[in-house]
This record gives sequence, structure tokens and C-alpha cells, in this order.
Amino acid sequence: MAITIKEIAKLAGVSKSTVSRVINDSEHVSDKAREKVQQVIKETGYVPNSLAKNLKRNQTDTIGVVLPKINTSTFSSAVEGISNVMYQNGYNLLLTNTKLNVKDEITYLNLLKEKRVRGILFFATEITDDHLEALNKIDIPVVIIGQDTSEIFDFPCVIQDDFDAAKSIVNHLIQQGHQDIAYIGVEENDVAVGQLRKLGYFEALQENDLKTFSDYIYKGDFSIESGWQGMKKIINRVERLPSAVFAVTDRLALGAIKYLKQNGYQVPEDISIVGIGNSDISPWVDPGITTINYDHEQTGEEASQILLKYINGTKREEKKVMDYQIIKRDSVAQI
Amino acid sequence: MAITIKEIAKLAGVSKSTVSRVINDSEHVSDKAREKVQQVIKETGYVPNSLAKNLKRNQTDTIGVVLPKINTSTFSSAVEGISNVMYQNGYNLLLTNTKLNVKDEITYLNLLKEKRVRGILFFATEITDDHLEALNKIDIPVVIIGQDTSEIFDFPCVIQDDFDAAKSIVNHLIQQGHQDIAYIGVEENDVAVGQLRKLGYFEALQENDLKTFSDYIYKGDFSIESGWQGMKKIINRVERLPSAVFAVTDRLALGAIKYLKQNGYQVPEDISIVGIGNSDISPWVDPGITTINYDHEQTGEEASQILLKYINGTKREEKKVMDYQIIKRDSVAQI
DNA sequence: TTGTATGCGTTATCAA
DNA sequence: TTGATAACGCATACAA
Repeated sequence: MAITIKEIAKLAGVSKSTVSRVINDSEHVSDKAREKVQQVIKETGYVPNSLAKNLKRNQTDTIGVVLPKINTSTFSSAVEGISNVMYQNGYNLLLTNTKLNVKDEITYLNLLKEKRVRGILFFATEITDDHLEALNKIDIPVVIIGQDTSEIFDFPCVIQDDFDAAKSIVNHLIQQGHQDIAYIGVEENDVAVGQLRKLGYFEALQENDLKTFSDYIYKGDFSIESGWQGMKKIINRVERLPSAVFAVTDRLALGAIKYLKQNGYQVPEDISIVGIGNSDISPWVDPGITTINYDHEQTGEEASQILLKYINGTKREEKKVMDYQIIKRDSVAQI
Repeated sequence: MAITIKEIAKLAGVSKSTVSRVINDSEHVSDKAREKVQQVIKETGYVPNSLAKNLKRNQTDTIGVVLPKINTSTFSSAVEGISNVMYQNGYNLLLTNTKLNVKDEITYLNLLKEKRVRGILFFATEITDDHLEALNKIDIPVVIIGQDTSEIFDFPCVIQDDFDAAKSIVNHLIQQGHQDIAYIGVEENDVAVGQLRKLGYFEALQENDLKTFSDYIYKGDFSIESGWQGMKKIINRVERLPSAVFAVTDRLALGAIKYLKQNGYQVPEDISIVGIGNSDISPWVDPGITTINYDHEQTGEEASQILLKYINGTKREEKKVMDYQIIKRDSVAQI
């Protein structure tokens, strides 16, 4: 059992109140008493019990983070950004990892409420009725990251413009002369990545009077392996080879490139490839991947700022759409 | 202000004690009272205040994690493993990110003490006198990850066998006929990566009566860019080209490969390259990188298990050296 | 400037 | 089976 304020008081020959005043840099403490108390604290290595402090103050300095997977650069970068901002503002991070298990999200939301966290940063993938119920009852400031929930919830959200970004990168392909563009994506329960990026792809094609074929469409998961598999499936079943491939993430693009190289195709000479996300390895692989850059760290920072405003009760932004840029590298050929 | 047990009691027409018993699945509650209380809890969305509970019980279910950088696959994978084990055992994670700032480590250690976390997982890079002082006073179970501190501290530690691993992979190069092997490493304040891996390199050379030249040695940081720079420096200053390069991480290897390809060298035909770490992208880049596999997720899990044992006061392992394997891919040629 | 007393929300002890 | 009450460690209003 750790040492308490009471014992410090006894050792220093003062009352608990005086010790408390010293700890909190309060006025009205004689230099003599202050010195004595500080000395005793140093000797004993006393550290105040923040449980008691927070109970008394009825608020904590902890921010809860709910995220689907930690070891993915998108999320870990965002957490990096979050920790930057939150630490500067005196908050700590309670991290909960749902491992892509949607049910756990509800569990964790309740856990965070139990912990009386000051606010919650919620990385959403899909939003179910259970989410609705849990979030509506939570009574804690929440900012949602990654999915546009502005029409469902009264909470602010921070999103990438997935639709526009996908459309832009596919348009870039079209501008380079590509007409037969295949698609390697993910399942559609993830609205932002699975649905919006696909819609962007279709819209770009449509606006340019281009057709797509079901042969050209592959949906898998988020793994690099899935990109490899997708490329394989497409290559093997297709009548006419696509001249370009739009992969909805850089990791998928990397897998696709690997398959092509292993099977004697040159990238971009034979087939061009683009991704989305600008993974940290994308400039370094061969060829460097042309992609959309989102600054995930900045997304985390932005979401944190919005949450802080929310907590402090000042103005409340409803929806923040993060910027993106096309990064042109060497995976696209002009034809 | 959230609703409290007192109000639940009033609404349910029972005493606080009865509500508490219902919450904690205690015996000695009539079905009628139980039902009534549960109903009120459901209606109000009441969630117990864990601050008060923990204060009363004088212990928390929180594990503190101190780590130098989140968005690095080594660390984020380890955190993934940690969250696996800790969640299963009913613990939550309080995450602190030092951003490679050693001074912050001390700050965070104190913060975690203030929070009365149940145990600490400490990812160490270097150990200073300040660390010694802080850790010796902490009075909370700590497990150190990544650096061998068994001779300095009375805390358990979980490490990779960096020396052996480096020696093995360099030996593999030698077995493939390489004699001129360059080194791309990191600064030596990081004992495990900066010192031990270099020592393993030297020892492998020495045991095989091979020489190295100062021209062959480059030390930078952990970025992919640094691998690129290192390769450039070595290529440009060397009299005789090395036939192989040992990079102390896969990311450094990736940077080195990029430089070589950009400058007309073929990997592995002209120069072979190996790394350490088996990054998730290493099988997918071109060529696939021959490397040492550490299972970081498992490292996190192992450290968590040890911490749990420590917390529960059962047997205490002093030092756990994690296993490794050589993964042979396509970045090494036989000569 | 200092100390005493009270309460934060919960659990646990004891008596009813 | 229930309820009143004390206690956890701290901050604070108030009295001295």
C-alpha cells in the first residue's frame, strides 16, 4: 500500500490540508512549512493518489480511444497525433483495441464511461443499432473518426474525403490514357473504404463514359496478401487485360505489384497501379506507388482538437473533412 | 454529472447497499429487489464510477505502457499483443508515448504511479541514472521490454537475442560465399539495436577470419531514408564494392535496396542485402528481404504474462529471451 | 497561515 | 435479506 497524504502530514508535522496546499502550489503556506513538506515528499517518494483526487474533483484527465487495430499504420499514426495533442493539454490516453470486433466496441464504450474518461475518440468502421443506443446514452463528449456519421449522430466527426479521393486518383489514371481499369477493394461493411472509394471509382469511370466489367472487380480484406490474391484472380479470369489497377489501399497495391512482377508483368509498363493512403513504405518500394496522401497523424491531431473544444464547451464543429493530395510516383505509365 | 448509486437506490426504493450487491452479483438479494434495481439501472443507463470503486478497493485494473513511438510496426505489434493478453485478464491499457524523448519516460513513470496502475510495461531504449532512481522508487510491478537490464534492475525483462540474431544472419551471408559485407546500423545509445547487432556482425566476421573496413560501416537513425543514405555513402566512398550488406532493420534494408536499384545495381545479383525484424512488408517488396523474424506481438504477450505473474505474486522470471528464426527470401545471392 | 471537518461514490462491516 | 455507517485519499469551506 502506497504512502498517503496523511503520513506525509505526520512526518512533516503539519496537517493534511497544508500538505495538500503544497502539492497544489496553493498560496497561504509559510516557506518553512512548504520546505519541510517538500523535503518529506522527496524523501518518501510520495506521489498523490489521482483516484482520490479525481473522485473528489469529479473529473479525470483521461481520454478514451476506441480503435479497431493498433498495428496498422493508419491507426497507429493517428494515435501518434492524438497523443501529441492530448499530452500537451494534460490528458492521458486509455487505449482500447477492439481487434475489428464490433461487439467489443460497445463493451469498451461502457468501460470508458465507467472510468469516467473526459472524452472519447472513436474510430468507427460500421455503425450498428447497438452503437446508436450506446452512444446516445453515453453522456460523454465523443468525436468519431473515419466514418461520416453527421446525419446519424449529434457528435462531431472527422473524416477523409474517401469518395473524392478515389475519384481523383482514378481520374488521374484516365488522364494518363487508361480506359480499362480494374478495382481491388475491400468488403462493404466498411463504409468509407469499402463503399465510398468504390463509388468514387465508378463515378470517375462513368463521367468519362468508360465501362467497367464485373471481371475487373475484386473485394477482399485489408491484408497485403489480399492485394496479391485479387490481382491473381483478375489476371486469370479476364478476357482483356486491364491497363491499370485501382487498389483502395497502398498495401493492396503492394500485393498486386508483387503478383504482377512474379508473373512476368512489368509495372507500370504493362500494367499501372495506384493506391490510396500513402503508406510510409510507398515511396520506397519498386516502383514507388502513385497514391493519395492522407495525413493520419494530422487527422488524429484534428480530432483531438475538436474533442478538446467539445470538452471545454466552446464552439462545436460538426464535421471536418480532411484534405488529401495526389502523390505521383512511378507506378503509372502514360499510354 | 453522472448518476450515482445513491440515486439508483432512491429510484428503486432500496438502499445503496442493495444496489451495490446487485451490481457485484452478490448473494443475499431477493429476486424482486434484484429485478427492480436492474430495471432502474437499464432505464437510467447508470454505470458505476470506477474511480470510487478503485479508491475503495485500493487497486486499479489498469496497466501502464511506456513506449517510445507508436507508429512503428515493432511497437504497435507489441502493443497489439499486450492488449490481447491484458484484455483477456480484465486489464485496460493506459498508453504513454515518449516520442523518443528519454526525459519524458521519467515523467510518465511518475504519472503512472499517480494513477496507481497495477503494473507497468516499459519499452526501454537507454537506461540513465534518472531511470534508475525513478524505477527504484516506483513500488509497482514493472517489466522491461527490449533491453537487457537483468544486471541493473530487480525487474524482469523480455528481450530479443539481438547479438545472436545479428551473428546468425551475417553468418548466413558468409555461408553463401560473401566476404565483403557492409553494415548499415543505428547510433549506439540504443543498446539492443545499435550495439548488440553491431557486435554480432563483428563477431561473425571475426570467427570467419574476415575483415571489415571503416568504409563499410554506416550509422544513422531508424528511418527508411537512413538506409538509402547509408547505401549511398557506402557506395560512393568505397574502393571495393561490398558483395553484401547487413542492415540492422528491414526498413533500413528497404531504403538500401531502393538506392541500389535507382543506381543501376541489381539486388541480389550485384549486391545481396539482409535485414532484421521481418517487417510485414518484407515478403512483398522486390526482392523479398531475407531477414530475422521476431514475433513482436508474441513479445508483447510474453511480457504481459510475466507482468501478470509478477502482479499476482507467483513465481517471477528474471529474463526471457525471445526466439528468432532466419527467413530466407530473395535478397541474397550465392557467390 | 494553519487545522478541522465534510464529502466525492463506492464497498464492506455490522447490526437489524 | 436488508440497511445504516464507516472508510478509501484527497480537496476545500470554514473556523481558528
